Amino acid sequence: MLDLKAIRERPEWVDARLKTRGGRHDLTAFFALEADQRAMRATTEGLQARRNEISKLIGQMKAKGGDASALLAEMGELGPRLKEHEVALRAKEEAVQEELARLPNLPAEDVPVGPDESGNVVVRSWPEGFSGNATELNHWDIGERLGILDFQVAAETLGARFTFFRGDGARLIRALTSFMLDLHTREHGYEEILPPFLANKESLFGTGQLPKFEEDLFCLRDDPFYLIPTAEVPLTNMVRGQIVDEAVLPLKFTAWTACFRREAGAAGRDTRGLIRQHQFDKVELVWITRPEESMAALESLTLHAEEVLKRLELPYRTVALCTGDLGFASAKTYDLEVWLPGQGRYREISSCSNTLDFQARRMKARLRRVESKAVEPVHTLNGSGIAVGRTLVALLENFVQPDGSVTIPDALRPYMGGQARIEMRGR
RNA sequence: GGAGAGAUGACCGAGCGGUUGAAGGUGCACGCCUGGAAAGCGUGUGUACUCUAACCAGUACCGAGGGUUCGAAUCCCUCUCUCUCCGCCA
Repeated sequence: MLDLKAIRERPEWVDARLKTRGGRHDLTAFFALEADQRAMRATTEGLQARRNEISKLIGQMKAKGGDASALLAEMGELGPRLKEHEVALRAKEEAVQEELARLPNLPAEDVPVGPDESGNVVVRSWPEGFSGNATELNHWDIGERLGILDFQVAAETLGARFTFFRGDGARLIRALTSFMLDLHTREHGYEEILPPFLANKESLFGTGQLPKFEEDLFCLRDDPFYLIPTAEVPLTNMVRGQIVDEAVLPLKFTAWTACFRREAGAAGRDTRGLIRQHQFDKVELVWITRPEESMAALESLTLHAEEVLKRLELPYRTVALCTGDLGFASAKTYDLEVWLPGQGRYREISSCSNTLDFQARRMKARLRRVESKAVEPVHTLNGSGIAVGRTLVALLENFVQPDGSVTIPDALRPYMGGQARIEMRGR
């Protein structure tokens, strides 16, 4: 949520920043609505002040046994009028909040301006000088042939966009997860969290999935919960409604969770394979920081995610998203894209964002300064560290051997009981 | 699922329906005192919003939402959560 006071101070600038995202936002109408609301507030509060004053006088009058009938008469007239004003004001306030909650975050100053993903900028790639090779072998072919991915069973039992991992496939997912969590907890200083996979409306509003993107979420029928689309939701909401001491920041959380997405708007895209599933595993990274350190934190967080790919020897590049490609809550985002030989191109495997105080305002997450005791919103960041299913895709396509087996990178072998390759198993 | 108890400020904890944003304590900040510290004494110490250049002033908030009343932290209703006991259960 944008800071109402701040955007009121320079509406033209805000309007211009929002326009770089490409969406349409009628700020003129919004500001008119908001000014209207403030006028209503002024008159309502005036009436409330009068009511309080009269009530006080009546109390004093009665205490001395005086005659309060004139005051009671005024109240009889003022009461209903005040009620009307209060009801109208509340409706107006809700309208303002509704509109405000639908405005996306403002892109940071150093975000490249562009209309869509074509405007994104590659900031670095690894290994240096790498030029991708393309192969005929898709991960789904490799995986099915090895017997570690079963799309057939998934399709028959559930339908599209689900997978049964079998044998070494299931074990690889588990190994990758452990490897990533160990890296982040032991070397990058994160606290490991195992959060609930369900979240309520308040949490989803806090991180920005609601109210705008409800159609992307799985919702329970009989209880007021949604399946989480990312661990960003529970992890960031750990500070919802809190005033944390400045001294405890930054908080750094990492978690493995399954993630659930309806992919409502993605019909027909990536229908084969693991790339776009209704359920997938992801290790997430979340920081809660002081405002002045959040941009540096984004660089650190991104490097932590990159380290996963380096250790797994997977070629990737880091891309700065342009204004038109930024997510709703994000002010600045780096995507990590891993090279997939089977597709002959880079695909997103991590997205690291600084939302500044945008989510913090929505969830009322604040810090108290040690020196001044002042209270202000924290900054929140999140990034995949990294998407486990897509990592498996990258392993299969990058490390497949001519005989159809797949070698396991050194860093992962301890997590596979020393196993060096995935081979055909008779079933 | 059944029965009971509770939800007040950073924390503990009072609060006959009226001048309570909320006693008292703890903590914290500043000052006095001291060679320095402790103790002691004094002062201050919620969040959000409106108005203002600023000061001042005003409004809302005592789990959430309704209601009664001239007036509700205090009375009534609903819900949520926490705790205890019983049942069930991984």
